[in-house]
Amino acid sequence: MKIRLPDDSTLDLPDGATAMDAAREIGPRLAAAAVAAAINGETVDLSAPLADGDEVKVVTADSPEGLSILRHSAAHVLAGAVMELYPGTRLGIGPAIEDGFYYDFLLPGPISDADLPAIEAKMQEIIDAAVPFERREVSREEAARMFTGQPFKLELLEELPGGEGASVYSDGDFTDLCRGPHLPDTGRIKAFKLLSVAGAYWRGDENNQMLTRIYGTAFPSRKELDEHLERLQEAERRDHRLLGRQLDLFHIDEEVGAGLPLWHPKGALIRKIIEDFWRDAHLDAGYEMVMIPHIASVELWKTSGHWDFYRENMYSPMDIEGQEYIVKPMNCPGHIKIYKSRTRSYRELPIRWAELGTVYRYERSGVLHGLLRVRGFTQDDAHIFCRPDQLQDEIVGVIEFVLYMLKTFGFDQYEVYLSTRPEKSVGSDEHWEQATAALRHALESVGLEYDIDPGEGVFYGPKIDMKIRDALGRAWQCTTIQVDFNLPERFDVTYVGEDNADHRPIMIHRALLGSLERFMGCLIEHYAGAFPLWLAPVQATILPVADRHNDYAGRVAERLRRERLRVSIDTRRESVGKKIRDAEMEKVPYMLVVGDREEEGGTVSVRSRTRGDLGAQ
RNA sequence: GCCGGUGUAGCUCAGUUGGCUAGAGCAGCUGAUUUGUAAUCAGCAGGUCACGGGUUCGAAUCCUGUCACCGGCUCCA
Repeated sequence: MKIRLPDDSTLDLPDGATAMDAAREIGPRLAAAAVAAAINGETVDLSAPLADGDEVKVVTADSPEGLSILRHSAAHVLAGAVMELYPGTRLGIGPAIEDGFYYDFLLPGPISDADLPAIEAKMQEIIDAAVPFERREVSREEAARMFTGQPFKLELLEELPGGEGASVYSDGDFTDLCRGPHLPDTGRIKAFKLLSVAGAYWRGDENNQMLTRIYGTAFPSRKELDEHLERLQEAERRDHRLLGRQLDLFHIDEEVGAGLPLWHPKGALIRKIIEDFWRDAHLDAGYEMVMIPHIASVELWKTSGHWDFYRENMYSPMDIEGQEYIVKPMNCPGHIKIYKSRTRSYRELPIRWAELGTVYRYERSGVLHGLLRVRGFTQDDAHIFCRPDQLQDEIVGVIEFVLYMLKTFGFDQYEVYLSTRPEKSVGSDEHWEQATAALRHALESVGLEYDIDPGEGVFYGPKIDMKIRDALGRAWQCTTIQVDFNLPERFDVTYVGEDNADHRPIMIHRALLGSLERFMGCLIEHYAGAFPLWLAPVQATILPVADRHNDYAGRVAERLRRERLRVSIDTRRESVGKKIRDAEMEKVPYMLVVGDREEEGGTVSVRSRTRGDLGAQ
């Protein structure tokens, strides 16, 4: 028979040949690297038989697809090891994920990270034995018999589509219900590591039983695994919670409360720099600033619908002279009230009102995380009130604006998602279609690539979410742009049109950085605490060599401060080496050493954080 | 909230099967040193061992409740 290869050549093979035979025929190195094959676009095991005319591609572990097969097989090996070590374990599922794999188990007893080495050792035994993965097609009844005592597997079996049978994979004594494909044998797993153990609800539903999840990762080579582990360590070193303490930027105090960060002078200064830039940029972009109080009568939240739809995220009302007030979880109702303070004409639209609005939301204790998930935070919020015919241009404007903002902070890689109508939602089909189309056309006119997140919109309208990728390639959700027909309706927001009749404006809710807390946490990790000059709380520190240079150092500082530079002087009676070390630890961009030579010549010796000693200047 | 883990000085960590006055480095203070590109030396001070209850002759150590934090799940800016 003849098969076709990706480069359009054909290969002659004897009848009954498998994908593995094809790989061997092409070359022994390919055969050694092969993990699976794609036959006519469908990924299958290397042991799959070929038919005349098939288009065959050999999948290696270098490809994203091959890597995920490698990891999926590693998950099976993990499950096999756990079944041996902990008899009576019930199996959940064990997929490959972005950076590795996991497997969920219902174990007879609790385990911890300390148990991972023993499991790894057992896995290594299975790998060393190079047991083949064998696929079998079985009827449902047979599969049900095989998985007696495995309630989760039986549940999955029930839900398999159609009347088809099931496929099972065995490596040695371990058999799992699985679609496949898998590696030819366990010996192909060259480098793996178990990383952590965690709880996870069966099928991700918190009403279900909590299972034990073991995370791990696997790579085609030891070198790639080591590089990945090194990346994980680098991420740990960059952890904003650690750097926040080391650089004296912020802390979260137990007695103040969980999820309520306190900004120290240097952190507050960085935040001030960001806020100044943000306000100026917004004024330049045609926004106006507004300000609203932090609490409002419960009546406001009833009108807005938050009392009904958002109460689980809101703090309990406080009693003020018999009236109930609520700490705001969102800024929009306040901005709407400003809009409604007088009659608005169509000539005024679009109105763009921005505020660094602090909000408080109840977050369950287990989800709090440094600055990235807190209970009190400041959104870089704005609401745009516009006519329907202005909607698309306004969205384009917001997208272009956010790209400019993020670029300024050093982010130029994004993932963009368009979230469409969820099942529980309000408003007419027409409105939803109009708004979704406006978002889509706006994205296309700016030329941004995006994915659709079906049904992930907010109940009142569709939205665009953006994730930025940081220096380590990690994605952070910051930007959100939401179209809203609902609140204008609820608050009866209107403008007088050309026809002298009342019309309903559309609202756009948007936060570009998301919240200052999360964004700053992200910035800290992106820059590993070494902020670029414009954001550095101290841009230069002057290091007098000895006491007698302090006066000169003071004159230099004064001169630089007149140029609006943020300068400090280290007058401690310490060695220059010590002062440099401390400035390096604080990640100050420039160190200016002044001694006899500099004082005499009216210069400073510049040392750059990144480039070292630059000599006298 | 749920599962597992952790909580000792401002920070990073020791502290044996329950047993002497709970230790070290860094940071801080005092003194000496006047220093030239990543740590000068010495001394001093610093602790309700997260908090509450219990077991015990005796608890940092064992049990228990609460809180916080860490890794995840669910949720989210």
